[in-house]
Amino acid sequence: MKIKNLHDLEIFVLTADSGSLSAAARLLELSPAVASASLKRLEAELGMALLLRSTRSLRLTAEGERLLPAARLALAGLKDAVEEISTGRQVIRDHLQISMPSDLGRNQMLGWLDEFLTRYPEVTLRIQLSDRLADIYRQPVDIAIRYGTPADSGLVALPLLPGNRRVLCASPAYLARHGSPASPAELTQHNCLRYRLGDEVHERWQFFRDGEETSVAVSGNRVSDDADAVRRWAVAGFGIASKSLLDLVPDLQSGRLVRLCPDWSGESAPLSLICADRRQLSPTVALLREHLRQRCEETVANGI
Amino acid sequence: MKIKNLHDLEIFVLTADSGSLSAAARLLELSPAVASASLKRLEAELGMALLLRSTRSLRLTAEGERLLPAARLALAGLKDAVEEISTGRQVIRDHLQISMPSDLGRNQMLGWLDEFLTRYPEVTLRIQLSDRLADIYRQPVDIAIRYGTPADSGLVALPLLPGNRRVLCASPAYLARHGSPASPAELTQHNCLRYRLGDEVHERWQFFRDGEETSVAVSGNRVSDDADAVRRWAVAGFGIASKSLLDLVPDLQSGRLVRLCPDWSGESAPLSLICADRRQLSPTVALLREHLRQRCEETVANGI
DNA sequence: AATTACTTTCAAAAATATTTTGAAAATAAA
DNA sequence: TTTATTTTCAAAATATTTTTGAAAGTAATT
Repeated sequence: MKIKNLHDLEIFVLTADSGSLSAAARLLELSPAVASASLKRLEAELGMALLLRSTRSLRLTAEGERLLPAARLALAGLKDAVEEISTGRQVIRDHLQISMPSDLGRNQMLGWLDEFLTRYPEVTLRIQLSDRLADIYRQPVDIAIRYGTPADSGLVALPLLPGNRRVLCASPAYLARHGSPASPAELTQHNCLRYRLGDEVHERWQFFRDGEETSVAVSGNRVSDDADAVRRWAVAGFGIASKSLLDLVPDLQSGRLVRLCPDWSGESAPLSLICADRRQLSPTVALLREHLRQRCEETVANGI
Repeated sequence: MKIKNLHDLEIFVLTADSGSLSAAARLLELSPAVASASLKRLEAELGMALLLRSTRSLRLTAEGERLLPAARLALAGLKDAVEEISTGRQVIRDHLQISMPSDLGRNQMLGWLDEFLTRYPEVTLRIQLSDRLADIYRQPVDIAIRYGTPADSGLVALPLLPGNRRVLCASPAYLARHGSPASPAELTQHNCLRYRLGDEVHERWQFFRDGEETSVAVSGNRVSDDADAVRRWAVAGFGIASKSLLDLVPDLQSGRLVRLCPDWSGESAPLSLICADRRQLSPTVALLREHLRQRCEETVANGI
């Protein structure tokens, strides 16, 4: 191995990143002369120029350009390994593009993802909010979180909260004005806030109690294709919504919403983490899934 | 970064590999005292013991065990990068399990793979000879080279020699004894060496000339499921074979076999590189494919 | 056009680090 | 018990790196 000094390599990377030897020296709290000597040494060891420098500007040579990613990788790999060994915690360095449902994503999952990023600081995320499963193909995402089970057998669905169901809810203000329905059948007397997924409006609401099953065709003056908008309408007292229990837990706990007909439960709304391929089940995805699964279960357990 | 010296890291890896500081020192042509000091330094930098040493034996600590793979990776990565930059040649470090047809594999492709390994010395191969496509699932292979196009749409087939066809051939000795067929129809008068793939014996041989098409039901006293065996029978003068032109080039060039009815060509026998998944199309596979494709084309071009 | 504020680099001295050397202590094998 | 080999040590000899102060160059500003 021609390269002797990891420190020199680090200075090279930092110099390339910051665009100046002095800046790199400042970052490492070294004198500029040290940084200069270090780079000179590295170039001498390799027998090639890495950075073309004039007194006021720097440019990577073709060789430097090609060494840079390998240097980064080696430094990060060793740094992570030492970190893992001394702290006993695993370091993961990855990037994920995630698509999430609009309501759950905006209101709860963002916080859970923040926790994940705090625990694994070298992970970066790109988040998109969408309720449509089809978007998983159109958008460049690695994983999607969705309600319902995908019909497409080419997709892999990992359950996050398989037992989740829709439930009825409304704000105390609405109930004070219009009364509370004693059974699902009375929904026809109420303004029902409906949700549209693609072309289909969810306006025949099903309900289950023990073995019993019933369904009601509901109507009302508001339909939205954004699940978060429907929830906000309900909180604002515009009517009754049928929504995933998981989405509602914060509002139920705070009292902004009240659960109706609690002895009845609505349609099954299993939450899954979906990816296009079992091979994309990277360690990062597995860790994220476990984290989200725990949070989902805690949430419904606390918010019965 | 706590680790300063790449040389120390190299000594650590070599010591772990060779089981002794002195042995590592000998490999690097250093004095044992240097190796000892180097390891001591590395352990001091990390603040942890990596190797437990008594005067006559070594053992990795748990920490050393975990640092070792990262150290190897960093050293190899940097070494490869420097090598690539200074030679301008790409270094790939990979392992491939390959399944190949028995005849082509044994007689020509092994040589082509040797060339590939010489060019990319850090690649290792494991080779299996099989003519059956189904084996790609049973055997743990990364890629398979096969004649014919796979019916299974889950497989990805990359053409190596799409225009390849079967042709008729026999040894000069056989032809001296039994004469040469003037047209495919006369094959019924000859001992035809047949090939069996799975349950199916290839005994209806098709032929094409311009727009014209004919087929002949052949018979004979020998059938084998090994394509190489069929070729050997033909060389030994036991009859007429219908085989992939690519397989026959060396025998046709050397005169061990003679092509019959050269104005007719047999069934299409496209050669493809097959892998289970487009994601398995690693850079290594792409390079290998291009290498084999060139060799196949050269071979048939030289052996018309 | 001159000034300012910064850059990179240098050379010599000073400070650190590493290697050599020879010897000591330890241990597995002969 | 002897022998050969291991690891490690301490002191001296080398080698390397950093400090320091100065020089030379350049982009932006006055």
